[in-house]
Amino acid sequence: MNTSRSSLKDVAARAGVSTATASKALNGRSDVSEATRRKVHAAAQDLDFVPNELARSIAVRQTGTLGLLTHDLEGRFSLPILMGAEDAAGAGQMSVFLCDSRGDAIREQHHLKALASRRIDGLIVVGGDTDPRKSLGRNLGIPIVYAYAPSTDESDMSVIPDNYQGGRDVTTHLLATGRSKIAHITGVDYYSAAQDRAQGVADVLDAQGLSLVGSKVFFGEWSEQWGRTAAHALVDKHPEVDAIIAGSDMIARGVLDALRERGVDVPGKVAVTGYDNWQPLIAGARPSLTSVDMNFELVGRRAAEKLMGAIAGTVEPGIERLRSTLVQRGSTEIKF
Amino acid sequence: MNTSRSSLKDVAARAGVSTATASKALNGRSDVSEATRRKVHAAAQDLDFVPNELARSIAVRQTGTLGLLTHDLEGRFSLPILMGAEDAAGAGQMSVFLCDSRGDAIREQHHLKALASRRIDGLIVVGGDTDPRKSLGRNLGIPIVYAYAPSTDESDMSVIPDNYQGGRDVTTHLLATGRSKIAHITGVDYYSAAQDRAQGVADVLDAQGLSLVGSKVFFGEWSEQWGRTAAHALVDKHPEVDAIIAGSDMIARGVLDALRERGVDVPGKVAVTGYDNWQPLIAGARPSLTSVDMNFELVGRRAAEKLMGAIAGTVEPGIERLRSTLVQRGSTEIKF
DNA sequence: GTGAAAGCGCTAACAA
DNA sequence: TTGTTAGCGCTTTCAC
Repeated sequence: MNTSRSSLKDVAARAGVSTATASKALNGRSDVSEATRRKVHAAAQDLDFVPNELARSIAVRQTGTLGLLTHDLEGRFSLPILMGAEDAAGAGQMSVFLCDSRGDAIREQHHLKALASRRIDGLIVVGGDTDPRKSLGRNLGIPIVYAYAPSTDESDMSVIPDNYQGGRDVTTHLLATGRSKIAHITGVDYYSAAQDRAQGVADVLDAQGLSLVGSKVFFGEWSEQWGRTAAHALVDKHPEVDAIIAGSDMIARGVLDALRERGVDVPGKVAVTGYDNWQPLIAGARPSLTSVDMNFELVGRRAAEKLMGAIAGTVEPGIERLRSTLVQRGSTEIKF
Repeated sequence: MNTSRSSLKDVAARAGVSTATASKALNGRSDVSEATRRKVHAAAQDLDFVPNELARSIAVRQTGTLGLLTHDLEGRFSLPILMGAEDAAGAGQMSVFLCDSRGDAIREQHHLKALASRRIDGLIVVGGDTDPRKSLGRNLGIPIVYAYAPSTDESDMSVIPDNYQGGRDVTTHLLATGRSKIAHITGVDYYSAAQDRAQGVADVLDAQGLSLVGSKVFFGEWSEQWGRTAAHALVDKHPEVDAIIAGSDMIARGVLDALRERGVDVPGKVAVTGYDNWQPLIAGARPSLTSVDMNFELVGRRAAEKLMGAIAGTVEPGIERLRSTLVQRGSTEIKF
């Protein structure tokens, strides 16, 4: 029935000490006798004392709060990134609060103002897509780390998944399973994520003296429909294909669909890989889909770590690319 | 280059007035001359003054901040709910911050403590699934609204989608398109969402003197795989079926898959409906999928409204069920 | 080891 | 209309 509105003064009074002593006792300072400490803690307990962080923040000029401003409409990456950030921050006793700009500049300004006036200690900005985004500059007066989408300003701190490496890994894996006639169906060509992954694929093939089936990357859109369309066209013109690297799980689902309709065995005749390792899509795939996990939690964790480092004074500018992980499943198994 | 660390005192000094007057001017109080107001605003502008909300909060004993504690792992409902809440709150100049407990009791406690010590004015609790959840009680000392999943305590305030009505609407729609041999394939039987939707379906059929094909609801799990399995079994045993109501879009996708494999025309022979209206799944469905949208943004908006009402003193206890919307697409079209 | 006093940035009476 | 004075709840010197 307590409304947790008791203050340090109340605690001090109940413990029969001054507020100064109570404060020290509660904060675990050394210069307090064991007896006093116990009395104060008991009093705090009795009164259901919840320290007022606002008052503390204003006194020490730090809030112990990180902001996470996201532009992600679906929460597909921002939630995992938030979790990772919370993990890293939780260890340092900080809290992370998320707000969503919906990719809208007005809302972004609104939230920045709200966060600034609440004196957060640092900010993580999560992009709506993988493309570099305009820097927020330094006017906020607090350190900023860009996650998922890097800042265009190289002197800012950015943490993003390594799409190039992801493209490489998936290709290397396919070669290792004995495939060599590999095609690449992916999303919109002006997305840097699509470009980077494609580059990774190309470089690995090049190194083996191989080239893509169809001699080019099939750019299109990030949809199942495109995956189906492209896959149909592909098997028509290049029946020799023995592996298809899809630029996303969504596209991969379309590819799988098309191949099943054509009676093409996966992975017997053709191996298929996705990208995102997104459970809702992965779970229902037939066969289960090999995919690349961008480790968003790790991205969030590193972003928070860098941010806390910067708050403590150590700025590490530039883009940090985090390793993605290939998750191997049925769609790329070797058949005997 | 400003670090936005100027205070009201600085502004007042620069404008040549007292802090009290500066405060009044900035807050648009009436008892300030137009000239003074302008001077103060100019000074604030010059200094890039960002008011310290912490100080304000501590003085007025209100933070203008709402917490949104979610248990949703994927962000599928919590993000839309957050957006709705932000819309409602934004109108009232409040901010909403989200934190994620990942369905973990320890984290929940941790966040509750963090939010309480930051003295948020109210809290929205978003459940991880639709089942009623244990009340947090009244010990937090601030009003709480439960969203998506209601509280078990009827004296708490809850805002949830009306699953029963959704089930009714979808059934009514199918009857209107001339279907009468309707089957229902849904998820886990102990989920109240599954139960409520099924009840809605049953009641509408009853009223028409009809009953479900197979004479029962096919409960299973929330997966594409289950949708496929169940649909296969269904057309085997009950080839007369002319409509399948799926309990989720995921299940619906499985159903569509199975029907296509069987060469059953959708919607020509059988109509299919989903539930969730979840874009990632809806977008790739063939044919496009009729589904029920639970209007999460609206849920968030109402939750925030109720919360703000409660903060202002008007508590409306009980469960408020918000209307869901049927979104009609190709999978239920009438064929001639 | 403890407490009085000042101060963090702001608002709110109440005078002037 | 404006300024003075007290706080809000906490931390932090610095004497005691």
